[in-house]
Amino acid sequence: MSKALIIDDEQQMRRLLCMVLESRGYEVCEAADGQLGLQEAAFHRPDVVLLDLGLPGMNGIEVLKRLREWSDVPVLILSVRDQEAIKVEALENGADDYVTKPFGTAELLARLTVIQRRRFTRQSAEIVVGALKLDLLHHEASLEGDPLKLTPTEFALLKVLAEYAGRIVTQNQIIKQVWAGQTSDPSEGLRVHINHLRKKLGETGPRIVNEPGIGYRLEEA
Amino acid sequence: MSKALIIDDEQQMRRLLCMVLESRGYEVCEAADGQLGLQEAAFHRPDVVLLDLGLPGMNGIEVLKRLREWSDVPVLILSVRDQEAIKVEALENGADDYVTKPFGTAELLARLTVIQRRRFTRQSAEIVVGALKLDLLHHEASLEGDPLKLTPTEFALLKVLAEYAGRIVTQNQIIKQVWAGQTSDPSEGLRVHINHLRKKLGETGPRIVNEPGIGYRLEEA
DNA sequence: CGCCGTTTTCACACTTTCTTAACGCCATGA
DNA sequence: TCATGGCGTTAAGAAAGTGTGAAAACGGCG
Repeated sequence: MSKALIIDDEQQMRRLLCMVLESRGYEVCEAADGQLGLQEAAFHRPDVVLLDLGLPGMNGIEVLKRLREWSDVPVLILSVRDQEAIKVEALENGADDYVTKPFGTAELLARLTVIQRRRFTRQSAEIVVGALKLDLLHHEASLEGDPLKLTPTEFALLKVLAEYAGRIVTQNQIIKQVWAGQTSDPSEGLRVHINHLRKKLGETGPRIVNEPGIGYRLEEA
Repeated sequence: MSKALIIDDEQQMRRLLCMVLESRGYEVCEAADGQLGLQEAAFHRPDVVLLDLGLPGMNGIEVLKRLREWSDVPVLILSVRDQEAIKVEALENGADDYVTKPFGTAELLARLTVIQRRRFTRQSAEIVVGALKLDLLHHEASLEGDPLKLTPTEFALLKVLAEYAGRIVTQNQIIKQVWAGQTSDPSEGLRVHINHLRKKLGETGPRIVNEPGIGYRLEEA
């Protein structure tokens, strides 16, 4: 049985969600604001979090960031807002998916299932892209079976790219994930690390393709 | 069934609109001037408003502003030809679209449908217009599934147009959103980027239609 | 303290994108 | 008819972004 945590200030919404989730066999706990939500998350260790962006006090995005500092729990965003920019910001900061109120219960449950599964598979200790294999558990990389010596930063960078292999990852996303919680500005250094990675990947492995002004994409060779 | 509110001083026009709308299943209420219009809007809570700009007494723009202080209801402007400046002002003050008298009923109903389409029902950070799909999170665009290579500016521009697909967007609105926080005046360059986008969209995708003196509109192919 | 692997900074050539300007077209109105 | 204004189109210079090598800064460790 999965545990779900609902962070929403509207009691009515909490009750609705609670009913829906419990009828599907979830064990549910609730929080009325971000502060409480983080406490609940730390204490109950839920398997999935439903987070309302329109919270009083602490911003929903802020809650998400704080949560992501120590937890990889799947997060589904709930919001009434229409702003595409906010959706993007939430997703960039580690949210897994997004539903807009009002939503149908069928859709909500479907998305919950998807993000729980996806997070699970992503947690599987390996990422494989063509001849490249990343062992997240042991922080080891290999190319066609031969071990590949990567520095910690290079490994983190390649991990982000490999996780979204074939798709563009924006520079912001890269920096947020690789240099999380750093003060210095690594935007210059990113180019250097990309360069190093390209050399180590050589002709055999996947290529790191640049999308000018946007970011990078890892392409299977 | 949707409720529509007509604000127009000409009785003849009101009667015509009333007939057309009722034949399409709208529930219609009317107001002969701005003051009454605002009262009706507050009382009946219409799902869409048809507002004539050439009102006696309170200016149509003024009515629109007052309405927008407390309501997000879609507003369709009715105006006579050669009032480009006023149309622009209306659009920038929250009007959703306009039709020029005399207008065909087919066009009127089409525009009504478009502006009533609920934008907040869209899920995840994607915008879809016909064969065109924009993935805001990954900054990727595709046309009939084939990836579409866009520069950052082109992507931003197409995003604005797609966000308001079917509706007109004034040049000012475009510039504000695409060149936010820039000093230079890109009003000349806008035409160039529109040109590039049209070429990349080709025959397949949505068309970018110009409304002389006002702005642009993205029309599903 | 110096060594060494790592990360960051810097400089410069190179590529892509953006802006600017010029010209032609078309519709409108004097 | 000709001027006018807005738009589409094209080309070229300006600006921004990127690849690359090397050197400097950082931090752990003997």
